Amino acid sequence: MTGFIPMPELDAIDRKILSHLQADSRLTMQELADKVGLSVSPCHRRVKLLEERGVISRYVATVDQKALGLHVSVFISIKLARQKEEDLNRFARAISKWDEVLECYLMTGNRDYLLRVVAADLASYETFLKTKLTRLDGIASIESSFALSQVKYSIALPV
Amino acid sequence: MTGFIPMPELDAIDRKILSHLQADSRLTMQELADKVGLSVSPCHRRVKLLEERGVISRYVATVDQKALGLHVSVFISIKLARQKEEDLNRFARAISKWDEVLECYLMTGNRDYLLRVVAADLASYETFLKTKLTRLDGIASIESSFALSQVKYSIALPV
DNA sequence: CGCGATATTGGGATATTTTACCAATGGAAC
DNA sequence: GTTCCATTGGTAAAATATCCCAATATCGCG
Repeated sequence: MTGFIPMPELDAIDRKILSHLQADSRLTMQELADKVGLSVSPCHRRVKLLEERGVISRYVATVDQKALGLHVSVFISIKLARQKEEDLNRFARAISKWDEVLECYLMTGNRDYLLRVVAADLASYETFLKTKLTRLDGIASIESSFALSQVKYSIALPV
Repeated sequence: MTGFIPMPELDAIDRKILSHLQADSRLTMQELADKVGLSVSPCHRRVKLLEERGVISRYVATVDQKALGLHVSVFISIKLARQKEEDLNRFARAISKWDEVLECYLMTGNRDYLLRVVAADLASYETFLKTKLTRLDGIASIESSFALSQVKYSIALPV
C-alpha cells in the first residue's frame, strides 16, 4: 500500500459530517455546516480532506429497484472445486464484470462465496444462471435463496 | 397507493442518466448532459422528473468501511418461532432501528431472515448479539456466517 | 501560568453550477 | 402538408462551491 495517506483520527465533527452525508449528499455546505456546528469554510475543508483520504469514497444516486422492474433478489451460495488463490481470483474477476451481481463476499464456513444478485423476474434470473454463472469453470455447487422482500437496505455505515 | 405518480417508460436517455448518476452523482448537469447527448436544460428536467417520481430515491456519500475501522462483516440467518404477520412486523421494526444492520431480507426456504451486519471487531459483534439480537422475543435460531473479504460491493442496479 | 508554534476556524470575494423562463424544434396524427 | 403536443436548447438570474487570508484556538514546553 504505497499510496496510503494517513488519516488522523476522525473527531466528533468528522463523524457528524460522514453521518449526514451518508444520509443525504445533496446538503449544501451551508446546511451541513449548520448541522455540525461549523461555518462553511472549515466544514468544506473537512469534507475535501475526507474525500482525498478516501474516507468518503464516492457520491452516488440510489435508484428504486421496483421502478426498474427488478423484482427478484437472490442470494447465491457458491462452492468452488478448488480454493487456490488463482481460482479465487478468476472467480472474482468474472463476477465483477456482471452488473446483476451487486455484492459478493468470500466467506468462512461451508461455502466459499455469497452473492447478492438482482433480476427482472425468474426467467431472466434463469438466463443469468445458464448463460453466466454455470458456465464458469471450477464451480462445485450453486445454491439459490430467494428474498421475498427487502426489510432494510442501508448504505450508511455506523459512525 | 394514492400518492402514486405514474412513471412513463424509461427511454434510453433516462437509463443513461440513471447509469451515470449511480456511478457518480457529483457530475455537473453539463457533464451529465454531454454524456447522454443532450443540452443542460432537458437533461436537468429529466433528472428532476426521475427524482419526483421516485426512480431516483436519494443521493448519498459512500464511506470506506476500513477507514471507519469496521473490520467485521457478518451474515446472519434467523428463524422466528412463529411467522405471523405481527411477529414479522415486530422483528422488522426492531432491526430497522439498529445501525449495525445494513441489510435485512425476508427469505424463502429454511430461514426467515437474512441480515448483513457490520462491526468493528468480534468483540463488538458479540456485544451486538448479546445486547440486541438475542434479546428479541420470538427468535428460534440464529446462525452467523463471517465474510473474509468483500469481493464486490455495488449500489448500481443494472439499467 | 505564559509563551511561541501549529493547526483550525470564519468571513468575504470569485468562479461554478443550478435552476427557471421562453422561444424553437421535431414527431405523430390526420 | 398542417396542426398539436412533447421535448429541446439558450440565456440569465439565483444559489452554491471554492479559494484566500486574517483571526482564533490548541498544544507543547519551559
